[in-house]
Amino acid sequence: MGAARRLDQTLTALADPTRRGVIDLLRKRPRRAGELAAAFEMTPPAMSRHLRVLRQTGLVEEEAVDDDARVKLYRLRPEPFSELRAWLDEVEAFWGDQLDAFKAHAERTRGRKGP
Amino acid sequence: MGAARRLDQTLTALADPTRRGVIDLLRKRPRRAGELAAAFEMTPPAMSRHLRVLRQTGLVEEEAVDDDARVKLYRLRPEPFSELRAWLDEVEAFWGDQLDAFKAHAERTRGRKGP
DNA sequence: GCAATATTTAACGTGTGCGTTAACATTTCG
DNA sequence: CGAAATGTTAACGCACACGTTAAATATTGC
Repeated sequence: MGAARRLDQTLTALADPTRRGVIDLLRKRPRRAGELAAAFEMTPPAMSRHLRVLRQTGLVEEEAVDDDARVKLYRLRPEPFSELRAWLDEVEAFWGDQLDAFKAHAERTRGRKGP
Repeated sequence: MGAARRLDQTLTALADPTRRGVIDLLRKRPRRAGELAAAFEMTPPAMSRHLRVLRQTGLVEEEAVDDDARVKLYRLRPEPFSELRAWLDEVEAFWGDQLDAFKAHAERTRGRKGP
């Protein structure tokens, strides 16, 4: 049950295009909050809330920078992606389990829906 | 560009717990709309809208039943899941690209992703 | 033809998510 | 010290997603 809750948070976080864009950016290298706000032409508060969502879901974490305590670098964390992949594996196991039924369906619909 | 839009639709669809529950049910076998509505203690119109979302995203498809034209069976479609997996692969490639930085970081946080 | 069944569409209320501006820490450095 | 810089909360507005009830559309069967 707790796992489902986390998966829910993860998918809700990933459903937003901005947050997914942030993840695609962080894929290359860690970034600062202001950097990300500018990248999406968004005010700092708006990006701050997105980062909070991503942080609470565990999709990103913040790292302090030693030479300036005002700045935090955000980077990706692997765990939520692994959990999502695990669920995806379960779902896709469907096409292994029900391969027969699938074939049977293909046979029933052969030539009926074609041109 | 179209691919990103589809991924957006897919993740938005999967973010809803009811729709994800529907998918988990359809994983076992195809179901009728009313069957699904009852399974989630929900009125038929509510489930009908969920099914429309899933249909538009291509996550499910409907099949007619030959002995009763009022009934439609819903079943899973693989394509959107494959696209989601593809994106997940891209993101997770991050931990391949930046393995050095990740190892250094994993040492601090005791990361648990096997080789 | 007509009542019953299965599902979808229409209209509506309500909550919530996302963006903005304003105000609040905290840190840097002239 | 005090002004600028970086980032986060607080308060507000708005659009949209999700559920309900009521009405509409097919289709079955007596």
